[in-house]
Order: sequence, then C-alpha cells, then structure tokens
Amino acid sequence: MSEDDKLYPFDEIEKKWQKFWLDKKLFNVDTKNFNNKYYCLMMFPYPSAALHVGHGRNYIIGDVVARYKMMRGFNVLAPMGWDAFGLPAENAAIKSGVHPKTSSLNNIKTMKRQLRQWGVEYDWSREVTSCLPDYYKWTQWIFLKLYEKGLAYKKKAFVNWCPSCKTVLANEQVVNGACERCETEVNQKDLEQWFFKITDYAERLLSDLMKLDEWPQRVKTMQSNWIGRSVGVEIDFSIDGLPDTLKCFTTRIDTIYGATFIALAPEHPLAEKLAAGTKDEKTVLKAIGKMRNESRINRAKTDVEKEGVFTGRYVINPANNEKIPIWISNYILMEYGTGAIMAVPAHDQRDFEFAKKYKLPIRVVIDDPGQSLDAAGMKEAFVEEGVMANSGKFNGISSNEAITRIGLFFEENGWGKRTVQYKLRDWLISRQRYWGAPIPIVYCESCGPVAVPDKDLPVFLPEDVEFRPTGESPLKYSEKFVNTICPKCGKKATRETDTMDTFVDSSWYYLRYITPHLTDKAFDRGLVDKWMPVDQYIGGIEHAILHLLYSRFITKFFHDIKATGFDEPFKRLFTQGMIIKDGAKMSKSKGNVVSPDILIEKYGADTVRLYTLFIGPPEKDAEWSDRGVEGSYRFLGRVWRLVEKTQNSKLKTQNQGNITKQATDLKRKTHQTIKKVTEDLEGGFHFNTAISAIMELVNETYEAMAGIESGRDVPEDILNHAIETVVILLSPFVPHIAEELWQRLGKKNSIFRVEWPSYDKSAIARDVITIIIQVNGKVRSRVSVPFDVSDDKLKESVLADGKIKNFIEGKSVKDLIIVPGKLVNIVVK
RNA sequence: GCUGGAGUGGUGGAAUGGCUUACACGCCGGUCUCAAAAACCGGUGACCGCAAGGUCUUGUGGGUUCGACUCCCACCUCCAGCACCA
Repeated sequence: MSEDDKLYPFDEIEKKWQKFWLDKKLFNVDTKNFNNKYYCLMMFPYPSAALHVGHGRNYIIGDVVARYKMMRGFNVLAPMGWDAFGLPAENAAIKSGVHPKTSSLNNIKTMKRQLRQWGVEYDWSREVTSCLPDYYKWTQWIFLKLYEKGLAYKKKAFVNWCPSCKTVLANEQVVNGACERCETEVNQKDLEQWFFKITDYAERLLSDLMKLDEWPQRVKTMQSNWIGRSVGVEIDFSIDGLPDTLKCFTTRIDTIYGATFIALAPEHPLAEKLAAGTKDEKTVLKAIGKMRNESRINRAKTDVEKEGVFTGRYVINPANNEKIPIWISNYILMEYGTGAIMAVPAHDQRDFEFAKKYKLPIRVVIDDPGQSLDAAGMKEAFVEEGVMANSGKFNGISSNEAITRIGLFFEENGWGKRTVQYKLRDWLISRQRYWGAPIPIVYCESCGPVAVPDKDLPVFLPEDVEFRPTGESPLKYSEKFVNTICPKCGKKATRETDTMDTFVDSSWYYLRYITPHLTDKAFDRGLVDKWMPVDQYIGGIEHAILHLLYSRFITKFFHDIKATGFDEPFKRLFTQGMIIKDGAKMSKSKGNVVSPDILIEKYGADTVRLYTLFIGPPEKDAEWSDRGVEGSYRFLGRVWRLVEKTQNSKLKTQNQGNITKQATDLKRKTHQTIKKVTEDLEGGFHFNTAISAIMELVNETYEAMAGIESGRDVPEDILNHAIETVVILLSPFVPHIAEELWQRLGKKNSIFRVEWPSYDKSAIARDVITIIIQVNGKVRSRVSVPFDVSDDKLKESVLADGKIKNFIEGKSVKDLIIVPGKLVNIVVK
C-alpha cells in the first residue's frame, strides 16, 4: 500500500500521539492521591514469544475502560506486569540452551513494544516481573507467613513420573498417558510435597461469593461447584477380623440399608493392609498397583471402564449388622471425602454399573411412588426421592425425611457423625522445577525443616545452572544452592529444591502495583487499603476457577493476619471470550495465529482495535476474519473525511432559522447515541453495539450533509455537535485518530482530559410514535399516534386501520392487549 | 464422565417476553472514470406471485403465554475448565 492509497495518515498520527501520551504521562498515577480512585486491572500475561490478536482483546478492552473512566473524571490506575516464571521457558532452555531469564526478559521487551503499538497505555513506572528477586522475595515472604500460621505444610502426594527420564511431569507433558519427550508410559510416584491449606477457607470462599454481586454468575457458579460443599454423614464401619475402622462419607445416608459393598480408592491407606493375609493377597496387590499407576488424567478425564478387585475382607453395616464386602476400585478418588464409599447400586448410577459388571447384589431401599421397582429388572439406578423400603423402622417415610432421621439415629448410636465435606482440596504448591520461586525452607539434620528468616530473603534462584535433557530440575545439582547452614543452629543444612507453583506468584501481584518499589515490605497497607479492591478486573474465562480462587484465598489470609483491611480482591470481574481462527483457539502450535504487527502496519492500530471490539460481544468467543478488518478501516476513513469536509469549509450551512426535520432528526440521533454508548459502556461492556450506534450517527451525519448540499438546511451548531460527539464517543476505542481529529476541530486539550458528554432527554423524545398492530400475535399493520395517546383513542385508530379491517372482518374480537408505546395485539376468533 | 457456557441470513452479529435479522462483511446493480481502485447511492433471509400481497424461518421436538430467539422440559451439536499450561 503506498502512501497515497491510505484512507488517512494513521502511521504518522499514531506515532505522534503515542509519544504525546508518554511525554504528558497521561497514564501515570500518584497513588498517594486516592480521591476518586479507579483501579483497572488486566490479568498480567505469561511472556511467551509474541502477542497475537487474541491476546490483544484483553488489553484493548482494559484500555477502553481505563480511558473511558478517565473521561468520567476518575483517577485511573492501570498497571501492567509479567507472570514470568513457568514451564515453557524452562522447556525452551532444555531444548535451545537459552537461559529462561534471558528468553523471558526478551519476550517481555517484544510484548511491551506490541502493547505500545496497539496504543494500549499503562503506568509503566509500576511494572512488576514475577521472576525477578525484588518480586519473588515477597512471594517467599508470603510462604513464610502461611508457614508461620500452620497453613503451609508437607504431605505425601502423587506426581506423574516418567520412569525413563526419571523426572516429574506436568499434566501437560503427559500425552495419552505417556511422556511427551520419550513416549514411555507414565506412572504415579508418591512424593513429600508442600501444600497451602486453602480448605481452611472453604466455607468463607463459598459464602463470600454472595458479596461479589458484580461478578458474572457463571464464574460464581463454577467456583461454588468447585468448592463443592455437601452435607452428609461420616460412617464408622468396623472391619470384620481387623481392629481398624473404615470411614465412609455419604450424602445419602437414607440409602444405608441398600449398601451391598464398600469401595476404596487404590491409594487408600488401608488398601494393602486389608489384603494382607487373605487368600488372594497377591492378585489384589497387583491390581492395586496397576490402578495406582494409571495416570490421574486418564482416571479423571476419559470415560474409563470401571475396574475393581475384591479385597477378601468385609465390614459390618451397623444399621442391619450385615456383612458387606470391601472392594477397591479406580472410580473412587482418594482426594474426595474419605477415599472410601458405601456403594448402593440401586440408587447410585456409578455403583449400579460397577455392581452389574462384577455381579454384586442390588437392593432397592427407596421406592418410586409412581411405579414399583424391581432390582433384577432395573436398567439404571433410581436416584430420585421416594418412599423408604427394606429399611427397618424407617420404612414408609420419605427418603428426604430419612436423611435427617437416619443421620440422627447414627449419631445417637455412635456409628458416625453428621459432617460437611468439600470437593476443594488443599493447594499443592511444590514443583520439582527450576524456573520458579524457591521455597524458603532449609533442612537441618538436628533441627529438621527450618524456615528461612525474613531477613535472609530472598532465597536467590542461582543462574549458573545446567539444564539436563531429561527435564530434571537443575536446582538439585547446584551445590552452591543446596548446601547451606541452618539458620537456627548454624550446622550444615540443605535447601528445599522444590519451587513454588506460578499461581502463587499471580495470587498477590495486584497488591504490589500500588507500592511497587518498596524494599522493606511487600506492600504498604495504608495505600493498599485505599486502592483495593480492584474496581474492574479483566481477563480470560479460563481463569474463572484457579487463579481467582487462589487470589481470593491469599487476600483473605492477609486480612486475617491484619496485613490488609479488606477480604475480597476484585470488586467487579469481566471475563472475555477467546478469539478463534479457522475453528480453533489461536496458538502457535496450530499455526493459526494472526500477528498484530502486519495488520497495524497495513491499517493502523486504531483499525485493529476497532475491529477487535466490533467483532462481537466481548464475553463470547469470536471468529477472526481479515476481511472484517477492512470494514473497520473504511469506517475510520469515513470519520476522517467527515471532519475534513467541515474543516475545509466546503460545506456552507445557511442558518436560516427554520429548523428542518433533518436537523431535528440529527439532533435526536446525536443525543440518542450518547445515551446508547454511555449505557453500553457502563453496563455490560457492549462495545460492539456501542460502535454500531456510532456508525449509525456517522451515517446520519453524512445524510444531513448531503441534505445541506442540496439546500435543506441544518444549523451549524447541530452539525458540529454531531461531529464532535462522534469523535468523543469514539475516543476510548480508537484513541489516536480521535486525538488527531479533536485537534483538527480546533481543540487544545487532550481529548482524554475532556469530560464525557451527557445527553438531553427532551432532545430524544418524539411527539409522534409508531405503534405495531398485531392480529393473533402476527404483525399486520402499524399506525402513527401522538406519544401521549389515550388507550381509547388508540383502540379507535387501530380498529379503523384499513388493513386491520380486512383481518378482523367476520370474526369476533375476544381481547385487545395494549403494550404502552409499543404495540397492540388484537385477539380474534 | 463431571462442571460451566453457546447455537439467529451466505458470514460476524443485533434484539432478554412484543416489528426477527440493527450495524458490519460479502454479493448484486448504479454514479464517477478511457479503465480500474477508492468514494458515493440503491438492493440483498427463504419460498410462492407479473404485482398487490401471502406463507415459512432464531439447532431439534414438546410445553407455558394474547404473544417465545427470549421462560420451562427433553434431545442434538460445538466450546471452555477439571486442580503440575498459565
């Protein structure tokens, strides 16, 4: 495209205004000035190679909000940073030998340049980078605080283990149950690992969702289901022939008389002990081993066939003294409840399928009042409420009532207790990796695990390490790192070589932005309390559960240790949809990424921004089309010429004083558009419809100008108001062209220092309105009436309508429904 | 499998109980031009009809309602998350 082909000189003006905003420090904020604060936060990115237009959506939306709020007079804080620790950089280092720090910092440079090019502005003086010691020092400090309060602890947990590489694999590195590097089948290995006790906060994380009335309902529902609170009974079963008791949690104690077997997770601590000494011991142990080795991903993800093995042992059902067999099965998860269940095949579908497969008895204990149930003939479990049967003294009452009555009965007899269970599990933060914040713990032979004192932070991540092709953490082999002295007794000690999950880094970054350069504290409580909670948080729906839950947990923890005075971090949340290309999410591996750089060169940043916003509702996924970009570009050209035309004073308005219909229409449209765009921005971020509305105003302004040329006058002030309104309303979306046109309209100040326009209700009102006429719900005609027409008058004109007469002739009018200001529906027979 | 979403013209989408298809893309026709591009103007859901007009249409089937894209039930398809990708 040559210079002459451009619809307007975007490259020149974009560079000019980007420099202007930077020089004028438009986005720089003094956090000490917190009056009228507005904290606009976008989820900070992982510094992968380069940004594509899919990433851009997040930052563009954030930039629109920040600029709009500025124009509404808020003191806007919009910071940016980098979630820079993580697996991909480490994998790249193993492959290419480039140190993760080098590649991460390089990627940051590229991405920063891209953000600038997009016209997305931040207060860069507050930039945070999670992989640098001045940041991860405080991530380590958070660990120590949790440790001090007993909320960071160690326990055994399973990891994906590649027996050939002899290394731990992330779920992502396991492909179809095999190691992505060497394709060896992955098994499970038990390792001592660090956890954060997020389950202590389960109840509050759940109940406080109620406070978040400006969060999308679907995110709250997902979090609530993830926490998974359920009320039930924990039963103590005594094991026949062993002194141990087996605890089972059930939400369906009403079905206890129908329990025909017990099922344990293969990882259950009693699993081996139960098998010991029975005649099939060897077979059972082998089966347990096989099930344990099955990768967790397979067990959780695919609809795997339920496998099981009978241990040879029995428990006694306290309700009826029956002996019921204990099985071990892969469909039971150790992580939930007690890792053991009482199985009631007649009333639970999974138990039903298992019982069918292994020919275990099925006993109906809840009858469907509609039809009688016959165990032998059942095709599936009956899981609904019903009437108790085969349940001793509880027969005949409703199953719902039985839940309470049998629960009490069990408690009275000491057979169990009513309790609450959560699906939420403690947060496993240990990673057997290099590129993360080291866990600040040392192991001393005489003192055991000892916390690194605050004054010794940060525990530096050593940079001169060797990356092995196996993917093993180089930290283990860094003697300089591992060998240290015990901070308590001064004897020889070794460092913890696990690093922290990157979700820990991202669970508190929004606090650091307020006082990013403090060296003696993670953040300043006084200022953080003024600026938090974040007024608007913007990010991808894929973070709906983990990142948001972890951040809420850490915020509540800080509140409890009185480090802050608030207990929810994000007041309002917006989750944007993904940009799809050729039917799939944009990703380098799929080869369907669209780079913003080429598009910006061809059409300018404003066009790319406009198209990204116009593509569809921002909370939904959207398909990228290069053709669509053209349309946005043409629209900006049209706006450019709109201003050009009036400034060249080719257009002569006459101001004859008689207000034409065209003038009234344009004035109305102008005010309507202000109303529409403002509501779209204040409400649910309906950028696509806001832009459509501005397009309509531009179209109408063009029509008015054509009218003027053919002699139908529109007063200058009405025309100018329309044009200025177009430019102002567009400014948050397409800031460069808006600044330029604003200047060309003779204005001195930056457009982002101009107050957002307001509208005049009386200019929008109409004297005459059009009413739709339906007959039996079908549109048949329409009629123009005064806006304040009475119902009787309206009826009269509706029934007098020529078309309507044809439709109701020879029929009787049964009813006539009037929807004020909209329509009339005549019901005839 | 579990949890949460989505399904409307040739395409992206608009309308959240009241005119289905705003706005835009694409396509068709016109003006300008030696010609093209750009720009500007007009048309464009499907079917029947010369026309006036009519019938149908929001994934499928059913229901509620004077009236359903919108609410309820069942089903189909697609997408996201599922705790070590971030």
